[in-house]
Amino acid sequence: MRRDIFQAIADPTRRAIITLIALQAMTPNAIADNFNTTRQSVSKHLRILTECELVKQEQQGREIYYSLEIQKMKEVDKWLNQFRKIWETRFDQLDKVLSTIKKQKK
Amino acid sequence: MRRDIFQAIADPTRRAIITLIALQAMTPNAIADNFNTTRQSVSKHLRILTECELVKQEQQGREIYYSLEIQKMKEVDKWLNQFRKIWETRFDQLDKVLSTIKKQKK
DNA sequence: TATATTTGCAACCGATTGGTTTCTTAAACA
DNA sequence: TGTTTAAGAAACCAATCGGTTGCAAATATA
Repeated sequence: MRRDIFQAIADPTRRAIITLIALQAMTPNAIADNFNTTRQSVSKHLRILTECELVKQEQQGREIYYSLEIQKMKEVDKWLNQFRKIWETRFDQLDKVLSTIKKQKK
Repeated sequence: MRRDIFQAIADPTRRAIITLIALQAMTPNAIADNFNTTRQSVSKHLRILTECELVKQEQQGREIYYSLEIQKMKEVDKWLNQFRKIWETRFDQLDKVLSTIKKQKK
């Protein structure tokens, strides 16, 4: 099964998990408390997130703390870069149009 | 069927289509020429992209030109913002560690 | 007008998805 | 030691996905 980060963030529950553990590591049980779903389903989501290296585990006794591999998120940012250039240019163009209208009003 | 942009960009073919039409509008036939798939399957992808308003159509005779709604891409960027703050902070911390090591070497 | 071209839509298919239930393993604790 | 708790793995299920084939509608062209 080929997993990538785009597939990982496609699911809304997974996006919520990512946000949840972005700032502090959490156990599967603690994560599951935040959703209307079973612990096992959260466990499955964590497996997918682990498979595409978006998440890292730290065992502590019988508990496992999951935290976000924040650097991995940059891959999405990197992909967005190609479009960022375009939408900034488009914004510049809109800016020009607006200032032209302003000038005409004078 | 609830569609959102994250589901739209989960598929690699759709991401390629998005990149392809980011700079210039194209017809479904022209788009399909770039992939090892049927025109109908590209048509399906375009329908999904249209449903979540990532793409706009412009009819020209019997041809339909599809182009990217670049502004919509900002939604992904917006979602990334919460993490950007974190990874920039982490980078600052790494920066501090590195400069500390530098000082110790002196 | 008859024919060719461009496109979307519906029906179908195998694979995958997200979820549940059940079971097992391992650690903590009485 | 026996019990409780935390977690992953396996088996199953309905729904969805991405793809194909076949067809219909609309426009262009001879």
